[in-house]
Amino acid sequence: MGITERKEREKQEMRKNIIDAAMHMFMHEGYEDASIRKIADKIEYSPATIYLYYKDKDELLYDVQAECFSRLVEVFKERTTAADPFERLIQFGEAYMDFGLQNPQVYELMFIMKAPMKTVEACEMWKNGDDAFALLVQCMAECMEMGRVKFNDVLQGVLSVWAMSHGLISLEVCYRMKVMNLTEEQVKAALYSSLHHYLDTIKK
Amino acid sequence: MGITERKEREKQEMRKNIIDAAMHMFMHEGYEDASIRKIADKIEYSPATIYLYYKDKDELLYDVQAECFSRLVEVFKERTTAADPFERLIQFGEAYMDFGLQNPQVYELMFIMKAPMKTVEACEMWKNGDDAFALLVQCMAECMEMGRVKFNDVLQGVLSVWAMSHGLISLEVCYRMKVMNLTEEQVKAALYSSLHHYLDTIKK
DNA sequence: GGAAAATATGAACACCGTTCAGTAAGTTTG
DNA sequence: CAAACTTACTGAACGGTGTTCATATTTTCC
Repeated sequence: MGITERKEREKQEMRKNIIDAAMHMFMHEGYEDASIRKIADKIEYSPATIYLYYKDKDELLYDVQAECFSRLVEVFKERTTAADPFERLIQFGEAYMDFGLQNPQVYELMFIMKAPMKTVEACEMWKNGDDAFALLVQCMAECMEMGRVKFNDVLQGVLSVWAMSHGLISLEVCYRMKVMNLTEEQVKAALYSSLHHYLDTIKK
Repeated sequence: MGITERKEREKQEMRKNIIDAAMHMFMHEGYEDASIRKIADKIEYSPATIYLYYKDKDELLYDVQAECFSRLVEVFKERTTAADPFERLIQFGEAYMDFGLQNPQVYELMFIMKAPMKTVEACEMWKNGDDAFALLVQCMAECMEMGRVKFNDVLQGVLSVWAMSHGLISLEVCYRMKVMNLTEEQVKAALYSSLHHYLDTIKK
């Protein structure tokens, strides 16, 4: 019987509906306006209905985060195409920084907000970030195999590159670059030049 | 006449009262419980009273943030005592990371939350962070004068060290280290070892 | 067709930040 | 000292939030 299958499909479509509405609000109105009530409004359902598909708001945000990560993975796959692994590592850094600076709200949901992480139990893997992370690990592993990078440990290398990129992006996204008293263009220039300077110092 | 002075003093004491209560909630209950209502409860005043001393919650959080920064400056002054400027730079990094990992809620208020920054107008300096930042700038400048560091520009050096430290701390504080599937001890070890590895790569 | 199950919702609860009319206390003046 | 004025404070309300639940509607099954 195809009824249970159709029901399941409809359930998934409804979840997709909810996620799309939430995603749209995140990108265009800002995450502070992405309340359950407004999301419900946008898809023309009652707020209570959302709770038939999600346990709570955190779980919904976790799914929106998943959608964001699949976009990041797309961007990575499009832009990290260099044959040389270290060149590719640079492409990773540039793509990541562009992505973060161009979609600050989305970046926050992915890497800064605590809400979506509350659904990830203690000692459990953070599945959403796994694919993007794996791509970077792969690239770093190749860099190390070919001795292109000053690291002894793949995980340490990945963490370092990620931390530097994330540090630069998040200082900007969270308005902390204000302490440096620069114009918006100077800030952007400083961020990119610091990233490249870093990548240069780890090159072997 | 001393009455207006006493009034002013009382006003400042009240603000200090409010900040202390908020600070205590931030550190011990978590910032989600630090609502205006609960802060008012703790100092035994009506919520409305707080609005006689602060325009809104953001402004209050900005002052709490200031208090946090004066503590960080204290820690910096206590711990960055080495004669050699590069040794001192390492001490800065260690002190900063210890501070962040030991006071995650406070760290968030200082470097991650947007709320307290909303009171800092566009194109205006972020005064709260200025002193701590100046200390690091001073140290980096000395490192460069003595040719101890692989940077051509003081600001670039400061930004890089700050971004790396902040990146490492905030990935942990925002639960993103979960993607690496490590135990809590392994995480701590990875953070500190990545920081030291980085400081080593910029050493000249 | 009617029972059972799935789906949707209006109304309510307990919070939140914030405002404002009104009250109580303190200060100044006649 | 008493009246007038100023300051400090608050209770109650407004509009918002996430969430729950009894009720109503629709769909499925026998």
